Amino acid sequence: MTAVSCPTVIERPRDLPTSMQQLASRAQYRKGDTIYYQDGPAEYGYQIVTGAARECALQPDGRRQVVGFLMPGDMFGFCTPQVHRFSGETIAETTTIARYPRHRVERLAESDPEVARHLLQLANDAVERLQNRMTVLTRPTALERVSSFILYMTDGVAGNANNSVVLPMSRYDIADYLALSVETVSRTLTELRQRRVVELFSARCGSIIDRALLQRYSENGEPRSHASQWD
Amino acid sequence: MTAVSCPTVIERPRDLPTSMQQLASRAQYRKGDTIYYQDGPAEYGYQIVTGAARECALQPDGRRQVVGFLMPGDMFGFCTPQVHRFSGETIAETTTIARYPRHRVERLAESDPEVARHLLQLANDAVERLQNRMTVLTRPTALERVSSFILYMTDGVAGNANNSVVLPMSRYDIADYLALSVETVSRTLTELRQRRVVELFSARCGSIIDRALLQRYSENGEPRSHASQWD
DNA sequence: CGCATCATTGACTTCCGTCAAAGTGGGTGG
DNA sequence: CCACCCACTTTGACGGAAGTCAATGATGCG
Repeated sequence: MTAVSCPTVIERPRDLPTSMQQLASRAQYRKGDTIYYQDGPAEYGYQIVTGAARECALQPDGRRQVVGFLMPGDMFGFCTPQVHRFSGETIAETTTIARYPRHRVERLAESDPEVARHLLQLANDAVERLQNRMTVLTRPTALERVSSFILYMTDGVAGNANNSVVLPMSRYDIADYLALSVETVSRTLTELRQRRVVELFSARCGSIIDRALLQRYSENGEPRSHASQWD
Repeated sequence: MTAVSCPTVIERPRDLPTSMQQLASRAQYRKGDTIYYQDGPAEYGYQIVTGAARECALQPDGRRQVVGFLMPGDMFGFCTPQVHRFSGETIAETTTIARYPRHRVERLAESDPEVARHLLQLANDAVERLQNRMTVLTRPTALERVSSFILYMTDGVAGNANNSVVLPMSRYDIADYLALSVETVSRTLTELRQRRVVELFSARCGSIIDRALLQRYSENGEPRSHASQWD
C-alpha cells in the first residue's frame, strides 16, 4: 500500500449535481487543438471526458510553461478571472470534453448552495494542481523532478492499481512542466531505465520496476532548507 | 508609468461585505509565531492588518518551501481543505491579524451570494499567489529570480509609488521562496548592488535605482521553451 | 557587552543547459 | 506497400551557473 507521502493528491473523479451536469455540452478535439486562449474571455469551464490536455502559460519573453496536465475526469477553467490566465490545449489524438457555460453555472450557484460548494471545490482543485507543480519545481535536481513526475502520472489515475506509466505528452511538454531542458528530461529517463527503476516499452509507455526507489529518488538530495529558525 | 508586464499582479486591498467583516476577531502576534500549522485543522481564514507573514510547506524530507509572503490586506487560509496544506507564520516583529471562523463564513455564503462570490475571489487570489511563485521558479537563473522578487516586493504594495524596497523577511526566507541557496541570493543581491541597479541601506531595506534594467533582468535569458509544435 | 542569528564572501565541484548530431517512429502520399 | 518526411527522442561534448563547505562580518537582542 505504501501511503504516498507527498505531492500526489489528485482529484480525478467528480460527482456533480445534476442541475449542473445538465448545463454541459460535449465537444470533440484533435491533438494540438486549443480549447481556450490565454488572455481570451473565460466563457466556459471544462471537464475531460476522454483523452488528455495541458494548461499552458505563455510568458511575455516567449517562454512557455506547462502549468498542469489534465486527465479524464479533471475539471478546469472554472477558477479564473474574466480572462483566462492560461491556454488549454489537447494532447491526445482525440479528446472529448464537456463544456459548462460559466455564467450559467455561476447563476445556478447563486440559488443552489450545492453548486456553489462545488465551485469552491473546483477552485481548490486548481490550487492543488498548481501546488503539485510548485512542489516539483522546488526540487533541486533533475532526478528528483523526473521521479516525482513519474509518480505523479501514475498515482491517482483512475483504474491504475498497478505500476504502468502512460505519458500522453511529449518530452517537450514534460520539460516545460518541470522547467528542465528536453535533453535533461531524456537523459534522466535513460538513467532511470539503466538503473532499472523503470522500464519503457516505447517512449511514452512503460512501467515502474522499483517504486520504493523511485519514491526515494523523488525526495532524494540532502535537505537544502532553512527551516524554523525560531523553533 | 511602464505597465508592469509579468508576474506582479497583487491583490492587496479587499472590500469585504460587512456581514463577513462582523465575523472577524483580531489577534496580536510576535515575530516567528505560528498562526496555524500544516496538517492542522483549518478553522479560520485570516487577513493581515499590520505586519507580515509567510506561508510555508514543510516537506517529508525536511525541506522547507516558502510558498508565499503575506502583506497588509492579504487574505489567506480560506482556500484550503479541512486541513491546512501550509503553515502560516509571522515575519514582522509585531503582526496584527483579523481572524474569520471558516465554518461561519461558509454558512454565511450559503445564504449570501455576495459572500460566496468573495470566497471564490479569495480562491483566485490564492491561485494568483501560487502562480506568482511558479513564474519565478521557472526562471532559470538566479539573477532573473531575484530581480523578479524585488519587483514583486515593490509592486502593488500599498502606498509605494516610489522605488523603495522593504524586505521584512530573512535571506533564508527569500532563498526558500526562490528555491535558491542563501549564498546565491546574497551573491546576486551584491551583484545587483555593484551594477548599481539597486542600493541597500541595510540588509533589508533599500531602493531601486534602475527599474527598467531590473525589469529586463527579470525577463532576461534567452527563451528556453518549446512552444506550439502544432501552431 | 556578549552571544546568537543573520548576512556576506571565497574556493571548489557538480549538475544542467546549450550546441550539435544521430536515431526512431508514425503518418501520408505516391 | 513502401518510402519519404517530419516531429519527436536520444546521445555526446563542453562550458557556465549555482550548490556546498568553510570562514569571516554584521546586526540586534538580552
